[in-house]
Amino acid sequence: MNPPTPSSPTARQRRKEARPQELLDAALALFVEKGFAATRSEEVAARAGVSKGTLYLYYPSKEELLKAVIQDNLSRILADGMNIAEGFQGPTSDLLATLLRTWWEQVGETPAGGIHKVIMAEVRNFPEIAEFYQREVIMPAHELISRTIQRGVDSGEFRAVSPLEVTHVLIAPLLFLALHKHSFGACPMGVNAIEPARVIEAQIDVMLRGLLSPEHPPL
Amino acid sequence: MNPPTPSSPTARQRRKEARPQELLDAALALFVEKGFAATRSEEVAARAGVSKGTLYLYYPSKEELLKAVIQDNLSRILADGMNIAEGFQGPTSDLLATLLRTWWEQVGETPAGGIHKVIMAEVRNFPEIAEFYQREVIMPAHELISRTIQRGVDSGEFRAVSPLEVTHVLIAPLLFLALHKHSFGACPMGVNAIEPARVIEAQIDVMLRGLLSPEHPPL
Amino acid sequence: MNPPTPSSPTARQRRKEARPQELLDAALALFVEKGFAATRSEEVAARAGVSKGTLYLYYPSKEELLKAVIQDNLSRILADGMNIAEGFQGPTSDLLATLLRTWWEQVGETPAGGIHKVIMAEVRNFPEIAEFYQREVIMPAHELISRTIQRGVDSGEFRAVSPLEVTHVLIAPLLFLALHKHSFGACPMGVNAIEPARVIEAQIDVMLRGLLSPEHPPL
Amino acid sequence: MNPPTPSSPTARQRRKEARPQELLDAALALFVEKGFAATRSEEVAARAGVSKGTLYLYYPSKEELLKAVIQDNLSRILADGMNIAEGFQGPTSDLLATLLRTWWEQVGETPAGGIHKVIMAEVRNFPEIAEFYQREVIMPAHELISRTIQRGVDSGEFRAVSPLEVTHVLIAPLLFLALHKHSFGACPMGVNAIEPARVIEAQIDVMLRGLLSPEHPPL
DNA sequence: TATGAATGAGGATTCATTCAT
DNA sequence: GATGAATGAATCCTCATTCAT
Repeated sequence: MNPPTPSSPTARQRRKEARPQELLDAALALFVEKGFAATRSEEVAARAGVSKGTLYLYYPSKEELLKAVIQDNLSRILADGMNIAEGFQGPTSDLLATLLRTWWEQVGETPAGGIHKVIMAEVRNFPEIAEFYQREVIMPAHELISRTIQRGVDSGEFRAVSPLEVTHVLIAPLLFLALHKHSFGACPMGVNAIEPARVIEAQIDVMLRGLLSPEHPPL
Repeated sequence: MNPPTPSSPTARQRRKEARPQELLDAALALFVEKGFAATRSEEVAARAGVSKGTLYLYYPSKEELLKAVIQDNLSRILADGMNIAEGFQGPTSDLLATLLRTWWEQVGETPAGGIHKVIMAEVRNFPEIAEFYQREVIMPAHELISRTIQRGVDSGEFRAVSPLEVTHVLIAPLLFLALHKHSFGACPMGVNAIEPARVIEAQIDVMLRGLLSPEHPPL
Repeated sequence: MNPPTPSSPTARQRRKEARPQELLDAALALFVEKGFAATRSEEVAARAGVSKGTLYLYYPSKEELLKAVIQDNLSRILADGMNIAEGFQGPTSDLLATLLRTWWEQVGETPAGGIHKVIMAEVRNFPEIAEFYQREVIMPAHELISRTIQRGVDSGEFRAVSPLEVTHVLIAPLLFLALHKHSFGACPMGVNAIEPARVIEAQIDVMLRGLLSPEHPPL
Repeated sequence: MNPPTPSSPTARQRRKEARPQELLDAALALFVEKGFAATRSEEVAARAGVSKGTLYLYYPSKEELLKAVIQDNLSRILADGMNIAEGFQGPTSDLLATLLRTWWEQVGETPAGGIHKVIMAEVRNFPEIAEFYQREVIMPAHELISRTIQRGVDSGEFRAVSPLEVTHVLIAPLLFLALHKHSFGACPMGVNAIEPARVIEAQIDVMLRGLLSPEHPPL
């Protein structure tokens, strides 16, 4: 019998505010599962519990929806990485290990981890998205890792490696793990299942040893 | 009025026998470049120099064409992997380095290197492909690397690492390089260009150091 | 806290009463500019300063809105036509010249001048509109001009022309001018710009000379 | 039992060659009847006896189809007018009368006469078409009439009128007749039916008299 | 009344596939 | 076999209309 007070948003209002995120989540899940091209806009709408038309009320085209999905999931990724590196105290190998482990927890294990697969598959058909992803995700991430490696080299903790190439070597296994999880990993095959946590630990173990200077006390 | 003798096939016959491979090559190139969904069958036919109708004479549907492309490239990939390992003499780190470098030259740099991207993008829409790629390519490749690592551990050259996980860590950067080459690498962006050869050398440098036992004389 | 007195209608009430006309004006402007099919109902509402829903409070469908627009403008057109002819004294050629000039000023140059374009474009999709435009506008207008011509013939001022056909010849250029103004005339092309006033004067000059009897002293 | 000889095109070939014209005719009829926006591409195809897809085999979009319709009907219009004026001997009033009568027979009475209505209704939504029609149809037609009037003025047959404005006055009734024929004229009303031939004769009669110089012997 | 979020039928366009030649 | 004209299901997107607030 209580009419909604002005301060308590009605069900409709609540839905309206939640719509964009619901649509982004639905789109992310479907794009990752079926690929961008193979996902029909109506499916996205249906998964978000609305009709086709409603989707277009919030995003003017499927391509813009993809961009919004990227941006939505991006802000988290970047912010997390920056925060960790910012003012970290202790050995660089610890920072690097923490960055890798955290990325996996915050991105690799969440649906956002599937975005790279989607982009990789479509990037040549959507130059604008390529440019956007490159600028907003890839470059900042590389910068972060590169600088961290340089820090280790500067402090004498690491050998005098080339930060640029080593960055690729460090990032690749993680990204690959994420790609795998959303492609082969999502197929019901049981065999050869990758256990990401163990792979990451192996990577940290091998790579940090490979980076440390000989004079440096072993881990 | 001279009928072609059976021993000298006419140009037409030679063409006819070459057709399937020409179609598979055209399809591979286009699927890698634009993705499966975004590639029109007419484009495939045109690139193979035949008409739309002819394509359907050889493959009953675009989906079957995709499967044939994958199967076709599977054999190449497999053969390459096997040839390399066959009866290698010398330290395991040399074998491992050779395996990685050779894979990149023989597969990564050829059109076959793009097939992984296509498969990754489409496995979830074609479960049977997942199954046979897993069985025919991934498993044998892992076996090869795993056994090599084990050999290094057994001989005391490597630390007592877990071959299974380290295999992933070693393979990932190479496969990732191949994925990158056919996605972002093919976009005209200039910045952040990866130089595969240098990344591979960095990987070999860091990883082998990380694998070698402390007692082992440094490289 | 002062409730509005009944004698002084609030702004809202005034607005409310003005609504239908505001909507009709907005619709006329847009229908003339973009055509019926290409005009979205939301645009009409926006131009009238209300929301989409409000439009449907006053008119049950876009089609009904079109009918209302036409009916609304019919009365204006009609009234104008009648006022002009009322009790004119002097030579028929002066009356005719005045009728033509005044029609252009009162109708051709006002938004109502665009209605003919809309009707012309849509009559075949709305037969009932054809019927009442014919009955309410075309017929009275023809009657007026026809009778005027007949008056000139009867008085010996004009040659013994057929009023029916000459009426068409007299009306066509004016209506055509109005059609042009809202179609090509509204396109930014600069070239071939028509100057209505000069065309009308040329028409009056040529036509009246063509109508006058030889015995009649030249203008 | 007779297989088609190579020199006699097969039914299929004959159809293929006839397709574009069949589609243009169907499109013209429907655009004139219902308007461009209100005509569905599928209707055009159906009227030409083909499927939706086939239409797009010949014209890449509905807008391009409209352009093709204009161009197809244009060539006739312009060619006819030019041929008549070219090397005409005799009084200018005869030439003018012939031009007007011929235009009505060749254009006004054919489906092509409806094009102006379609263009007029849509011109503000398709600037490219406006420009095209202006350049290809309107300008040449005006030029033709203008020059003819000037010829009459130069020879002393006509009074010293302004060719530009008089051109409008001469063209308007014809064009208006065509507009009428495809709008009100196509609605089943019986009443007030215009008889174009008689209107044209009245126009020629009135206008030429209005143009002739006083010194000139009456027609 | 007035609003504007939501709907879903409708329309333009694409493209895998068929089949007469 | 080979061709390419024809098809029509599928898909993106629009917009008239409804209705809960």
